[in-house]
Amino acid sequence: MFYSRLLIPTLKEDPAEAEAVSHKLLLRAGMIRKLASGIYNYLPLGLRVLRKVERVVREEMNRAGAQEVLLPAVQPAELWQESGRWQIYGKELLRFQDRHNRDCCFGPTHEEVITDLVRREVQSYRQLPLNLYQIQMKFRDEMRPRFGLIRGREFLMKDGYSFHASEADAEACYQDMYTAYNRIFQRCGLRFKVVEADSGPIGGSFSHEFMVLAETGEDLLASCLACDYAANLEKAEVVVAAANPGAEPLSAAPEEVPTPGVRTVEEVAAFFQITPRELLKTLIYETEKGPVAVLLRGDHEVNEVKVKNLLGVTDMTLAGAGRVRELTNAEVGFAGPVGLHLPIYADQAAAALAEAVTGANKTGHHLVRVNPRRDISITQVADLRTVTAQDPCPRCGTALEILRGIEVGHIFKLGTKYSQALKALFLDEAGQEQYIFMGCYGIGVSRIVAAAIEQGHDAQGMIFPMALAPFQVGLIPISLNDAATKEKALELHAALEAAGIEVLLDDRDERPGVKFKDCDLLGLPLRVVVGPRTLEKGAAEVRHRRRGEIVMVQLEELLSYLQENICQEISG
RNA sequence: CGGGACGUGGCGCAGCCUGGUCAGCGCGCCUGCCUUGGGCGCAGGAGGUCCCCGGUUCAAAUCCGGGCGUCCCGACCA
Repeated sequence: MFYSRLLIPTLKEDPAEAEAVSHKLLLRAGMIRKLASGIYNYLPLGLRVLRKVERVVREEMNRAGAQEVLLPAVQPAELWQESGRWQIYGKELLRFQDRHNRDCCFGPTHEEVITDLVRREVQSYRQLPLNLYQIQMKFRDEMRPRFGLIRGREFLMKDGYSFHASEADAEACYQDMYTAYNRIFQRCGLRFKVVEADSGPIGGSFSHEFMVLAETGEDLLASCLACDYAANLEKAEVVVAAANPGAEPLSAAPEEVPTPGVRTVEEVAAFFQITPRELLKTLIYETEKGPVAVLLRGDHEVNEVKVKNLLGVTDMTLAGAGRVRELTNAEVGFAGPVGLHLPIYADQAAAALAEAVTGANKTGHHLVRVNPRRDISITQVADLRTVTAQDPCPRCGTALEILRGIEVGHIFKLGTKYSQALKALFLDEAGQEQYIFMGCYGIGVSRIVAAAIEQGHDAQGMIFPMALAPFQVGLIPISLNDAATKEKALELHAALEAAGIEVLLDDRDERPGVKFKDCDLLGLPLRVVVGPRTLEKGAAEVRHRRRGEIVMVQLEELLSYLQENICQEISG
């Protein structure tokens, strides 16, 4: 391909709107342009990278026995009403009406559509299992799109759904997808971690996320330094040494102390000259099942996902100041569990305190010497807090580290949630009607492009792995005014293309420096330079983008040298 | 959705506080010459409703009000 024929509008300076490295570089390399917040144009080079990712995904999905389909982007509201998600999905679901005023949405995901398709076409266990996937643009009206392709509103996703006659078969498929996903991300050259994920109200322990490790990652994960335990921070368990029912009181009954204006954990700790871990904080939540109180030690952070799962609720928000006043008779900052007429859920560490300071449910007052076991009517004690790097690994007891990751894949055992909602049934061998078991498997294709750049870049620009690079080789003639150089460059270009190598010949009338800079920026793995200096020796100069290593290669050997390097990198 | 910032030729920015002397700089772009191994050099040139609407004023990029857009932080820690 000739550089001059492609639209590659590279930028010398960082665009003001970009913060994340991948976002800056994608814009600078002329791979994407923003149309609106979270909505991007893919220019030729960006599209090439996207297609590379797609190719890897397709190959591995097909290898694993999945079949590709293409479902509609626009979906009728009826299906979503049938599954109940029309009500619960919220503002992320982009809704609109067609000319007949029928409610529609732009698909953020396709469980409804695929389940509808399968319920119409599958009647017998003989037609199962089925594993269908598509690669398609999704739209989620994110409350805050950010970091370019990392969290866009419109994005390319591979979503797959499997259908099974038995739970065991669904689990086997889950394992196959687990394996396929590992292959996909390895082939994309990513450093990633597979973590246990929260499976939400659907239940079951079968959910894993594939996280690309990067500072810009929006997700936090806990990873064991010794064993292979890793979990999303939302999911990561806190273990206590022994089941501790709560310490015996050390001293006399609670006592009320005036604490005017002392509200936050820090202020209370400072006021009483104690550490936050001797405090009990009381969080009041509104849920669809009514208000509840959550008790935590002052130095711990609540894990709302754990609370939601324990309560079996989907909606849960912190109560506002007015509501806190109604429920506790005190201003925010003075809520406490003693005598509080709400269901009280205590984190295990909070419940185990011997003596704590807590709000008195009276503005300007706190209680001291509160013993949870004695003084509080606790509804239930559970693991309700977020792990920290100070906690031990729940599997092996070694230390945990907290890492940041970009979620690029998520596999999920759905069970019969959607088959029940949409009545997707089949007849088993005994002629009995049964709900189809399902699994779903997602990959953020466009997000992988950004994630790969987050992991592969230097001060000069992107560094793509061979499998994702827009071109495998950048061919730079030092000067096109030199007849011999030009002739040799064209000849090499033709020879490489004929050999199936993806080569970008920089035929622009630019100074060499410009071409070098752009070639580095684009992250092409191999750069071949020809010029009077190299031709004198009957050679070309080859530079490896990642290693920075430069070698002179004789022209006769160039083709095989490149082929060897490309093959090695793609497979290795 | 809450908080903050920003909006000036294609891109990056200055000017705004202290209204007029203001539409400017760098990059990019066009023409010519020169140059050709890391974003050359010289000369000439094109290109802007200063986000939009309204107001104040003799006068608004600049002050005021409203809107729109974009980015950042947060959206649990009482």
